[in-house]
Amino acid sequence: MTENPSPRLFPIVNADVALFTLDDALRLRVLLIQRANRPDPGGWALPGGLLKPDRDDSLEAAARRVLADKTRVELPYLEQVATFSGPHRDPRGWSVSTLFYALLPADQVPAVAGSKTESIAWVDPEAPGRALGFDHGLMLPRALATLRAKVRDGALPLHLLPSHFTLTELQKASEAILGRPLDKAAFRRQLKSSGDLAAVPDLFVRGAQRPAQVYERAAGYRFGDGHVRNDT
Amino acid sequence: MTENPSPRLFPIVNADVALFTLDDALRLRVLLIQRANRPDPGGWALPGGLLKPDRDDSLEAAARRVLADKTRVELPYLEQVATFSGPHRDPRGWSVSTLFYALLPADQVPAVAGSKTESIAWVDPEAPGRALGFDHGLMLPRALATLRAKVRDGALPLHLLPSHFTLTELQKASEAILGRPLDKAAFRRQLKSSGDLAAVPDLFVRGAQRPAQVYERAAGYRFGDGHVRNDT
DNA sequence: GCAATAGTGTCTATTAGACAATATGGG
DNA sequence: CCCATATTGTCTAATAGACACTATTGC
Repeated sequence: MTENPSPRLFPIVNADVALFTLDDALRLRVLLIQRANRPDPGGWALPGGLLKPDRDDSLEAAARRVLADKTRVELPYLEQVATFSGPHRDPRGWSVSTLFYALLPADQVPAVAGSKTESIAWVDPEAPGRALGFDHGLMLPRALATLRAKVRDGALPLHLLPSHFTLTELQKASEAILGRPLDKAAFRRQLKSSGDLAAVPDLFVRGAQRPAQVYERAAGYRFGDGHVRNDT
Repeated sequence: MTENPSPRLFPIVNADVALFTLDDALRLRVLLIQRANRPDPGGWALPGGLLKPDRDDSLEAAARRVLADKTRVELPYLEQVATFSGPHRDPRGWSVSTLFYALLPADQVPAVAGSKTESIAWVDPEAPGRALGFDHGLMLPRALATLRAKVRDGALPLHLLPSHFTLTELQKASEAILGRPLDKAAFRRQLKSSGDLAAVPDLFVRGAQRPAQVYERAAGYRFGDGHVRNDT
């Protein structure tokens, strides 16, 4: 059915990433790039790139490599959303693209910069304000929905914050992701009982008010997929 | 771009399916096949096959085609689980495999048959009793977990049943999937309020007891991913 | 009536949300 | 003291689970 002038025996395989972060006003933002190369030069899209079997050990590794081209910061939290496929979603031919979402701590946003040939933009994921190439207009809502589901399930948006934070900051981050206000008392109850947080003894943020306890991720913080991470 | 890519430069792309159903004793079962072809002939695995860009319009279509090779019945409910990838999971080289799970109504199980060269087996997904080839031993628990999460979220195992059924049958099917008993009253409360079911007027199953109301899927039954299906 | 399963009512423990009250700093 | 924000307490509505009760058939 697909009469492609340069037919491929194998589909194109690539990895795309919806990289989320918080801006100065603690609003949820997602990274778009303005493509420099074919196809669709000048068009806006989620960052992504072809899988390189000789360099990547997995699609997730490919996604991390693509992100590394944009930033030098430590690898963010990254999770698979879904895989998109079809003969027409990429003008080069039959393609398969696995979408990931990733979370970048807000204080590392400045490390993400455009290049001489590629501009970047941090946009509202619910209103990107640009037409996105390929089927990225479908991808972005899926990534956002997956992220929100994880936040509701208690997997935490800790990864959008620096390593140390207050409960109010964490609540603001959660509200930014979910797009709605949360109740302070209920939010704190749930976190306290989750065991995912640890208070840092004798560390407080001071201001013109009662000092706020500083927290960090607990040693055995459990990820959304159930696995435990013990490092940073 | 390379004109004639070898399989080493482009990853192998295929689709695998965990096809679930209920056996006579209403136990959850998953389909395994004994492979006839390379690689791993004679080994047990989930049904799957290479994507054929000239014949498939999507990975999901490829999964349905693979299933159609095993059975002639109507296409079952099918949903993506995740995509597995890496240089070593398939002996032929770097490969990408998108896993789906599917639900086959119990009354259509007889339509699934082995071929002269391929045996089939319906096994307990929690204890397949055989070593599975590739990384299918990792895939199966993921598929089961995804299925169970959907059942808990209220998306229903209706697709394991014939088009008409009683609430007790539906409860037994749910219990088989989740692997634990459910409370009758709570189960019925939740279904009644979900709006996913419609009682069939004046249709009852009779036996040596009070007749059971027959139900069918409601017109606007909502799938797990939120989309509405109005056909069968 | 009796057995067997369908279907309902009710109590309780848990939880999310609303909202009020208290705590503790800076000025 | 006053302000601002942190932190905690409490009330309530909604819900899931346990469990018992009633309903309706075949025999």
